[in-house]
Amino acid sequence: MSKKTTIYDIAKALNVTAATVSRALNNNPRISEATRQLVLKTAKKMNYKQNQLAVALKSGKSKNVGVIVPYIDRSFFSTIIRGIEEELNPQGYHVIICQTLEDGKKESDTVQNLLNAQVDGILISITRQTKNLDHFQQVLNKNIPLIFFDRKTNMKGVSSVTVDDYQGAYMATMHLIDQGCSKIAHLTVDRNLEIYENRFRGYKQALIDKGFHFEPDYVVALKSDIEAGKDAAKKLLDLSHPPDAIFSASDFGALGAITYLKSIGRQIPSDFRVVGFSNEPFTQFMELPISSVDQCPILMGKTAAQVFLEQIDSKEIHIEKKVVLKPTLNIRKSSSTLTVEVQTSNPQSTN
Amino acid sequence: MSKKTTIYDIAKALNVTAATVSRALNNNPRISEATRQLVLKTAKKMNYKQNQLAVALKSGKSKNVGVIVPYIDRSFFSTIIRGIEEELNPQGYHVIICQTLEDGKKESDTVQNLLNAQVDGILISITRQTKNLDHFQQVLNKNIPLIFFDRKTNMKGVSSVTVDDYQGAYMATMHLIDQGCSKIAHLTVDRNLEIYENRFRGYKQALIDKGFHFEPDYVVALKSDIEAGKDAAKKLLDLSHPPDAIFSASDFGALGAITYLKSIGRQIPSDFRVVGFSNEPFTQFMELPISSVDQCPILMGKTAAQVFLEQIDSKEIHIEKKVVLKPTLNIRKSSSTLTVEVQTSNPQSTN
DNA sequence: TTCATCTATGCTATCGATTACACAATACGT
DNA sequence: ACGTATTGTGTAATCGATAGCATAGATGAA
Repeated sequence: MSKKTTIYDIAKALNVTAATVSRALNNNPRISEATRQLVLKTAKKMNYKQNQLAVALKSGKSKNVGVIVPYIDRSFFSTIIRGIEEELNPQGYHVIICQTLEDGKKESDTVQNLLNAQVDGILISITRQTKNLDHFQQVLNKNIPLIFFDRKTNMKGVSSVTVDDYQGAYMATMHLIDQGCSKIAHLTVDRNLEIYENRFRGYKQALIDKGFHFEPDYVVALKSDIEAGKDAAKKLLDLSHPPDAIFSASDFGALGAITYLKSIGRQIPSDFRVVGFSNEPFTQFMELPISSVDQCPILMGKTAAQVFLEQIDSKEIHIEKKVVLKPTLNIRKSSSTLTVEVQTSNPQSTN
Repeated sequence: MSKKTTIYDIAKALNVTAATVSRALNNNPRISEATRQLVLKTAKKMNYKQNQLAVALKSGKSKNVGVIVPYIDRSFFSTIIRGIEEELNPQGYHVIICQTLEDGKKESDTVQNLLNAQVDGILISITRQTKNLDHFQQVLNKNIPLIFFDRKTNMKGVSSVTVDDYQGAYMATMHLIDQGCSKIAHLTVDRNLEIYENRFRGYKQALIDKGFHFEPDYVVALKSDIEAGKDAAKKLLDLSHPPDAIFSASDFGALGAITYLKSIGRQIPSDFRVVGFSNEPFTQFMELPISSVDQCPILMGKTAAQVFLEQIDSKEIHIEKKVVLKPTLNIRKSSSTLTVEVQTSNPQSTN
């Protein structure tokens, strides 16, 4: 249909050069007010729209950032992405999303792709199997901001935004203790991953700080899903000294455990208490709403975006900023006889 | 750090011209095998990466598509996006996501932005308030594929991918009738919206087809949330001829209704049956899992992407393809005494 | 009046890759 | 051996916008 109007079309129509048009549109002071107005009016009349590709090529800035997550449709990640989008869009950036499906090779390929697409920055939550860091090094070599969120790896020159898993677990465990529980078990997933190790440490430290004995038998590793949660709960309840509470590093594990406990007639929370982690949407919809540690994904996304913007603005190379957000504990029925949902509020902290 | 290598750098290194390098890299047949190999080897050695911005400007194809949804972090939409991404990524496209937050003005602005960014296509689920269609017309004028998914509006020359809401509702209602229910109520949301009107029609037609009386009192409009669902259920149960089942056009409404019914001691499903719509993740996690109509979001995303790819490939202007997907009914405990659940889902950990 | 100084605009190269066209060098047919 | 095909590369324009340098004309100071 109608070819797109360019500054040359406007120039021709006004019998000036493209340079003049460009300057007028960019409010360059070295242009007469009369010409500027004329150009603006004509541009509008001709329905001119700046071709951002051309600007991008010329300036070397695409105004695109790549966001890489394992799965887009996980509540946690999609919410982070929402935060990122809301923060970057007003600054004129577009957000390109990619998913790795937990595949390290795909992660590496995706990073390459984004670099070829000339993104101005990459925000990523790495896969579980990420070992080789060459692709990240390439990003740094090109002097493009790289920011890890939630799942990170230690790398010099890379900023990260995470939630304080240790503290979240600590709070959750303390809460169970405050509720009168003394034999608290812990469902973990894969302690080779920083986040789960930190949750484990927070759990353990809370026990120690309160003078409780740390019981290795009470720590069960499982795949983060409902069936595994049931199995783990069964295993724990079959111990000679069964626990009276569970702090699960995953909401799915908590749900599975609760399902099993109910099936054998245990009363929650009067008889047994459970706290999960992640504050998945379903935790609050249950007939027995599940207490859970919230990781403030929107804030995490916004913060990661802000860190990116700071780095883009500054000329410094390889800034290394580590932001650790404070989680909040959402206390619900699964752990508290008080029906009211309480949220221990905690603003963000930066270091 | 190290400036990016361009074909000129390679050309200089080999004492040929950039044209030769370009041809060699693109497997142009008019280049000698020896030169081609040499160029490829040198390109690799110099760590050459094609600048897609340059290609995009030259070719007029950015290999980016814009995807616009009301909210990125709604399970339904994020899953559609996943489908889109998985279909387009292998074809070399990047997916730019934007959200409107149900704001018509923002929708219009976003479309403009994407056009300026020279996207090759736009896939969108419109806002509830979208009335003015000028921004869509602009997309068509530029001859860029525009595809509606789920929430659409009737526009000449625009393709769409939706789920058959009418049939989904029809199936759900039939199912309730098959379960022995004879007084089936319906919770709707806003019948000004096509999707809810269609669900209503499917519900009504099923009743008529089975020879049941359609009772206007049994249709309650509500905001799609849990509290409203409770209120609506109360209102229905307080009727002189209360219903024995509810087909809700939203899962949240269904959840609210179930919560209320349980609170007044009704037994589900023996005493009362409920079916929802959307197959929200939480429906399957409940202690009493909720039957729900699945809108196959992944397939919807993939299909929308395929329609886009078809249009890009074909030279035809303004193809108008309307795809209507068949929904599936996931029967769970809230509506069936048979415990067997037929569904496809694999909940996993959050992060 | 005359030279210096602005002002407003034009000219042109540039970002990186692609491609139509041109042409030299070789190959081939009769 | 001579004209024609074929092969492999170079030249230069192009995509759209920007910006450094150049310059015509206006303004101003002495």
